[in-house]
Amino acid sequence: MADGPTINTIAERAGVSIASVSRVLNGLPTRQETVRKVMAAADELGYVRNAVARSLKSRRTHQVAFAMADVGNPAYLAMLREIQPVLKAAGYRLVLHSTDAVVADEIDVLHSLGERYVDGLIMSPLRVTEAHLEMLAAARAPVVIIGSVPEGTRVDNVRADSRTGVRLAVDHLYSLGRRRIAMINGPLDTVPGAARGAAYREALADLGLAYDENLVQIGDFYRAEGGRAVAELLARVPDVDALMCANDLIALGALDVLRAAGKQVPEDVAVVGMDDTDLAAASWPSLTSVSLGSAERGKAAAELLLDRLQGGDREPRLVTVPPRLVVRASTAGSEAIAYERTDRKEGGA
Amino acid sequence: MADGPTINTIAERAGVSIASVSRVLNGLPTRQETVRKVMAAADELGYVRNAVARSLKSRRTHQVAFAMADVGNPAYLAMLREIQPVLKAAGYRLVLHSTDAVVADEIDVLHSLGERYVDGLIMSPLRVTEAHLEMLAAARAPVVIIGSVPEGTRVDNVRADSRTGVRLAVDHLYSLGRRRIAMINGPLDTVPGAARGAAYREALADLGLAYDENLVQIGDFYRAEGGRAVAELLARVPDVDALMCANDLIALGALDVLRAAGKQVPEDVAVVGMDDTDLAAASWPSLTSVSLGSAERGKAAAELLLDRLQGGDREPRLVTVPPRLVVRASTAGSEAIAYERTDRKEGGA
DNA sequence: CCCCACACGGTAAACGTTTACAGATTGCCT
DNA sequence: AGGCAATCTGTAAACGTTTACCGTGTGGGG
Repeated sequence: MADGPTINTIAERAGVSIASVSRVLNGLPTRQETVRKVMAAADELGYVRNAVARSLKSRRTHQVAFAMADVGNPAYLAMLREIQPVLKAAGYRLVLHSTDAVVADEIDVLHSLGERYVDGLIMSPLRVTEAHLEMLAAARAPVVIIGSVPEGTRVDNVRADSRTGVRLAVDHLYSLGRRRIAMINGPLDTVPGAARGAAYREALADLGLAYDENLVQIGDFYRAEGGRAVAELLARVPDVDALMCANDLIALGALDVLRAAGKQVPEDVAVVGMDDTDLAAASWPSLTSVSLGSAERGKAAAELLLDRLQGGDREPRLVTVPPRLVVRASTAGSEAIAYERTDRKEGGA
Repeated sequence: MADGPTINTIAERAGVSIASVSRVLNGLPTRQETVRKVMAAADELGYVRNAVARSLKSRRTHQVAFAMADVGNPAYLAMLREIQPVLKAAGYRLVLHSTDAVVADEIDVLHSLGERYVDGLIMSPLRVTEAHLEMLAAARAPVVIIGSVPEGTRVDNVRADSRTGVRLAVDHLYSLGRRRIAMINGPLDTVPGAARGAAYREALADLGLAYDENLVQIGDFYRAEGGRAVAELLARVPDVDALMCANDLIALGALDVLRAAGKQVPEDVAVVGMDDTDLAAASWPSLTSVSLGSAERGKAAAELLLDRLQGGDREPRLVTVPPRLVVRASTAGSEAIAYERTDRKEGGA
C-alpha cells in the first residue's frame, strides 16, 4: 500500500508539466504526442485520480447523502433501491445515514452539510420540528425532503398522499359490503399516525358511515403491538368485519390474532395493510395493502436533487406521489388472486 | 448558499493566524485568551470544518464503502443494518455501492479505491473471479471480503458456513422422521448453489440415507422459480416428505405450490428455507429457516475493517460465523411454536 | 525575410486544511 | 538586569488537483 502515483509522478516520467498531465486526463485539447506520452506513463504507473484533491479544487464531491430513520425499515429500503441507481447513473456516490429517528441526529446531518463532503442531501424525517426548519433554511447544500413539510418551506419536497391511500382502502372495504370497518393505528403524535387517523374519519364520513370510537384502536407500528391492539378490539367489538391497519406490520399482527381467534380472513374479517412492503406478498393470506409509492418517492427525490445539482436555481418544487391499492387475498380471497410474481433477488453468499 | 467561512475568515476576525485557529479547533494546547477569541469568531460565523480539505491533508476520509450485489436483497440488508452502527460509532461514514452482481462493477469499485475517497471497503461478491483476486492484491486500501475466497488470499475474510447450515436443516428433518428429503437448489454455478448442493449430499451420506437424483431439483433463487421447481419435483416424486430449500424465496414458492396441491405443511411435507429473512417469520405457516448469520457477518466485517484501519498491519484474519437453525411452523407445526416477536421498526412518512 | 496569429505547454496560484519550524513573548532564576 | 527555558503563535510548505495566464515555437502570409 505504498503511496500511489500522482500527476507529479506522471509528469516526471512523461517529461511534461503537471498542467499537461491534467489536461490530458481531462480530455482538453492537447498535441497527440503529449497525449500519448502521458497516457503511457499513467498506464505504466497504474495511476488513478485522487478524488479528494479533485473535490477540494472543484468544490464538488460527486457524493449525495440519503438520511433515513432506520436502515431496516422496508419503506426506506424501497426508496433507497430507487435512489441508488438514479444517482449512480448520474455519477454520484451514495452516503448513507441512519438517524434512528432521533431529531438530534437529523439536525446533525443537516449541520454536517457544512463539511461539504456531499453535494446534496435527501432526507426523510419522521416528523419535522422547528429545529429542522431552521437548519433547512441555513443548509449549505441542496436538500430534498421526503415527507410533509409546512406550507411555504422553501425546499424541494416529495410527499405521499396517505389520505387518499386510506380512502382507497376504506372505499374498497365498503364496496365489499363491509360496514363495521375498524382502524388499527399507530401513535397519534407521529405524522403518519395523525394523518391516517384523520383520513379514516373523513373516508367514513364521505361514505355516510358513522364514526364510532369503539372501532378505533391505537397501538404501535409493530407486529406484536398490532396484534395486541386487534385482540382488544375484538374483545370490545366481536362482530367487526374489516380492519384498516396503519401499516403492514400491524396487519400481520392482526392476521396472527384473527387466526388464533378462529376468524376467517377475509370471510369473517377483511384486512388491509399499508405501505405494501415485501411482507404483504409473503404473508398468508397475502395482504391487501395500500402502496404509498415509496419507490416512486425515492426516485422522484433523487431526480429533484439531481436537477437542482445540475440546473442551479429554481423555485422549490413539490411532488406528490399518488397511492395505489394492491388487492390481495386478505380482502379478495385467495381464489380471486392470480399468482403474483413479486420476486426479488436473493443469493446468500 | 454563499461561500461559507474558512479558517482564514476566522483568523481575520479573531485577529490571529490560521495556524492558531486550526490548533484551537483541534484542541491543541493554546492560550485561554486565544481559544476564546477563536471560538467566539467561529460561533459567530457559523463555521464548520471542511471535510474535503481535511481529508486531503490528513489522507483519511473517515468514509468506508460497502459494496453489495443488490440493495434489495434482505441478506445484504441485514449486513448493512449491523455495519452501519459499528462504523457510525467509530466516526466513519458509509458509502453504499450496489453492483448488481456484475463482475465489472465490482472490479470497478476495487479500482476506485485508488481515488482514495474511502479509507476502506467491505465487499460481498457473489462469486470471486481471477480479476477480483488480482485487484484485491493491488488494492490501495484495506478490504474485507464477506464470502468465500480461495485459500491463501491475503485479505480479511468473513464467511458463513452453509455446509453446517444445510446439515443442521437435514438433521432436523431427519429427526422429525422424514426420510424422503428433497433439495430445491439454485443454479450450481453460483457459489451458494454449489456449496449448498454438496452439503446436502454430504449430510445425507452421514445419516446413511442414499442420494437420489430424483430428489434434487434445480431452479433459481426466486419465489416463482422455486415454486416451479417444486411442482416438477412433486410430479416426479409425489410422496416426498421434506423440502430443503436453498433460500427463503424458494421456500415461499414451495409453500405456494404445496398449498395449491393440497399438501399440508408440515404434516405431509416439511419445508426448510435458508437465510432466515424477515419473510420467513411473516409467511404462513411461518418458515423454519437456517440463519447464516448475515447480521453477525456484517458486524464482524465492520469490526475487522475498523481494527485494520486503526491497528495497522497484521496478518489477514478469517472469521467464520456459525449457522443457526430457526425452527418455526413449517417443520414443527404451528402449535409447537411460541409467539415469536420479530418486530422491526416501520413508520411510513 | 520578417512579422503575426495561433497552438501548445509550462509556471504558479488556488482550493482549505494541518503541521514543522522558527520567531516572539513571557516569566523566572541568578 | 540579563539570560534562559518554556510556552505560545505566526510563516510557510504540503496534501493532489485544476486552471488562468503567459511565454515559446511553429507556420503562413505579406
